[in-house]
Amino acid sequence: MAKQYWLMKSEPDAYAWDQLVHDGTGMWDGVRNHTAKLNMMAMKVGDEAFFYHSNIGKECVGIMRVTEESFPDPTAEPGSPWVVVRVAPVRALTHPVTLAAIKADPKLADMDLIRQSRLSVGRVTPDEWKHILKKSEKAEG
DNA sequence: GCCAACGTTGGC
DNA sequence: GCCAACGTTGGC
Repeated sequence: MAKQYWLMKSEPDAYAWDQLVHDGTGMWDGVRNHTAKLNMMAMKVGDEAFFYHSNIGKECVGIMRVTEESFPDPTAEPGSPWVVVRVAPVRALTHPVTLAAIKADPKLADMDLIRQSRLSVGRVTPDEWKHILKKSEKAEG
């Protein structure tokens, strides 16, 4: 299957990009939403995801790679349906791409991030992925 | 099975 | 701090 792309949100207060870079790898735990869970279950090793800082920053700050496919969330009650994936940082974006910049771009208006603002793990199409990468190379969104 | 109440998330 | 979106819960 072709590589898939994702966007994963975290409040930097709780878990920030710098922390993931520092750790070298991270378990994406604590997801308690079924749509997000299904997305995580669809992830394959090698898929890439934007790390998005919600609430504080409200911007995509880096790229990470899925290194281990979904398995039961050890922070959840035994028998509950929640899962985690393991991720590793690939690189920081040259410039963060803000939510405002994404909203302002008609090409990105249909993203999960926009249409379902509360979804913490969303799909990104290859076109959207490329487009956001291109934006991240420019100084302003 | 419907729906109102309530809690949480996240942008503004 | 407010509010919209949306998920969950509980009464009926």
